[in-house]
Amino acid sequence: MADVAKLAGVSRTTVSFILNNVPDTNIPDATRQRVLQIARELNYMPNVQALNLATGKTMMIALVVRQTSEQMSGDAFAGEFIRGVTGVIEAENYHLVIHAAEPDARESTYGKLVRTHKVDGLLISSPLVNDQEVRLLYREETPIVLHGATDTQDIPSVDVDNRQGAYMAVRYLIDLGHRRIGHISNAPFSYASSSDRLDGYCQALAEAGIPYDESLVLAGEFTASSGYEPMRALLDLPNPPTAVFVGSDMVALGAMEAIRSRGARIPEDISLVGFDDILYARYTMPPLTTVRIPAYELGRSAGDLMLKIIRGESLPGTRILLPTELVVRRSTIKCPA
Amino acid sequence: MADVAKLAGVSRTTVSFILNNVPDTNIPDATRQRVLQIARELNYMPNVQALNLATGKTMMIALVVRQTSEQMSGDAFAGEFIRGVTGVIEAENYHLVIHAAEPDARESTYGKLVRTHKVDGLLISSPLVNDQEVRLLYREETPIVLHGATDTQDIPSVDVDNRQGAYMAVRYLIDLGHRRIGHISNAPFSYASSSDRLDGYCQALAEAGIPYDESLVLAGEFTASSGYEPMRALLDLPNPPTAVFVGSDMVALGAMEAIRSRGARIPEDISLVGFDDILYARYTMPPLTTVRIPAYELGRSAGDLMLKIIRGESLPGTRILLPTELVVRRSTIKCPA
DNA sequence: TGATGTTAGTAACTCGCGTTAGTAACCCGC
DNA sequence: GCGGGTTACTAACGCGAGTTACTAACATCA
Repeated sequence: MADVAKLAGVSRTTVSFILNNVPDTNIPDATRQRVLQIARELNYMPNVQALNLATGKTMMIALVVRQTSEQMSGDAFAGEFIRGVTGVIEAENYHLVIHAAEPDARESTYGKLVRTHKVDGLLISSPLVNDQEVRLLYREETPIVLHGATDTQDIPSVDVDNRQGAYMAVRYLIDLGHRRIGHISNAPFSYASSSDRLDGYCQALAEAGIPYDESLVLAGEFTASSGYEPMRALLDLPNPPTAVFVGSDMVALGAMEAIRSRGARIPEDISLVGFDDILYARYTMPPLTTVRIPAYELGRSAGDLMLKIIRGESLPGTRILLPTELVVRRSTIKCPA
Repeated sequence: MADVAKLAGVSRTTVSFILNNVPDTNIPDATRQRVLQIARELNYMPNVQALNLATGKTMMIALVVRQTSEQMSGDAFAGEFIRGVTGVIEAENYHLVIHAAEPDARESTYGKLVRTHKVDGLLISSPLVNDQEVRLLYREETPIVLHGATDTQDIPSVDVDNRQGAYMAVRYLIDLGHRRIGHISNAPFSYASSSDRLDGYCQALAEAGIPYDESLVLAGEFTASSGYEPMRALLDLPNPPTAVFVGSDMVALGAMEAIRSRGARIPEDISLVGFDDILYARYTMPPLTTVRIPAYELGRSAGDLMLKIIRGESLPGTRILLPTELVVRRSTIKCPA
């Protein structure tokens, strides 16, 4: 910048004014053009570090993700979510920093990110239900957006409407005539996503006047293999279900294997609905009916909310719930009379 | 830092010396302990922006990825790769910035990242084969690591050994007695990964004295659906292959559907080998024999190489080729006599 | 006693920018 | 020809660190 100033025969201040389009500085057009021209010739690019130091902003937002890949991988969710976030924030010149939080670390590593002024805001994916650090940072007025939920209601968050998704899935099975409907969750019920989906399941049953049978409800744990045993248990029941709503496509993969291992057919003997609509769902045998999560849109919403918070436009307590979509394929069929 | 200095009754310089463990500064232990104690009490954390400005380093590395998700999604590759990179660089206090490059943009957006001192180095995933910007940045001594290859040999890069992987897969089919082996590529042959895999295919055939038959070689294009038509074309041949090596598991998914649509059986009528070992490969029917890509290790290697370059330890022209592994499942069988 | 170290620091500069307060030169009207 | 307003700038400070060059006070030795 000093170079530009020298060549243009003006002070650095003037150059700064011109390049930043500062209003109320009466600079004649001739000078302005000359400075801009020289800046272009020198291919001047501001040093963002100095800029950050002067303005106090970093133009960086961190995405804090869990180290364990089990929740992440298995589908393209993370990738799509990230694309959604970057799509929104890069348009406003922000950048995304990926930070792998170690789940077992005693002290949070991400608080440091904002306290050392490395990033302006924190996007936290699936925080622990009562993360003290998150609450503390929020009270310190750190811009935070959660993907998922905590027990502190007023922290802004973004999530998919798990209850509605599950409700739709089970409601669909009921409409097909099924009355005995099992459920294998995506994760232990201590996870919010898991218990919300269970709520949706219960709500659909209740509306149809079907009593809740706890022997039909079992927990999966993220992976395909975790769906195998629960499904076999359901099949071994004296009065097995004619349909099962599985809270995750990955878990459903294991469930399908269990059904096959018993020599039962999908959907003739048992209808199956998954959740997530992973890429592979359309290639299972038969293709899996499932609930689609809008990962890309979720990322966009999260990024958008973050920008609003940083600009001070957002109200506390904002929670954005994105609707899911039922994707009917061939793993579901009318309940045989 | 000034606060710490004031409370300790010393100058800011002294505090800086102590906190940074600067050698050859004879500071008595009493003073040292007092300053450290006060810093701890005040929970002092350095402002990294100021630090960056002073040192000229940003401690940030950008991962430049393509906007199109076709190459990324479909498997957990991106996620695993990112985990590998962050695992290595965060240990040295570096952070990862994700930058979505727009493939159609005329001028590169990532050159700016380093020219404005936003990041210290560039990790570029699957660059275009003759990206001028990359070459220019490299000549400007920007630390760059490529994932994939370009035509400029001396830019450090990391990749999986595509040729060796393909060779192993085809060699395995030959060892099973197959002589008529088809190939459907993962992508158009203008992609380096694709032509390298074709090379491996050819090499295995040549070694076994099997003549190359170009009617057996067709191109896929990333997606599952792109594998459907080529496979049908192979099946429709007057003398169809007894085995097919597909350069991508996703593409193989479409191929499997094509085989089923013709009423043929896998592996009895046709053996199939994929590439990538995506998560679903073990859940196809039958489970797919494939070539595993070590995505996490690839990320670690890339991060490691980047750190070495930044430290000035790396030699130009470094290219790290990671070996693949053949994962035998049930989609391959001995060639029926 | 005076020269020479050594100890324990500190003042002041730098990094590259934003920003505030101020000024010199010119113009206008009376 | 003098006060007041406008035009076209600039000097200087601050952001929060790292870093260099210097000093004042004391100790040691010939």
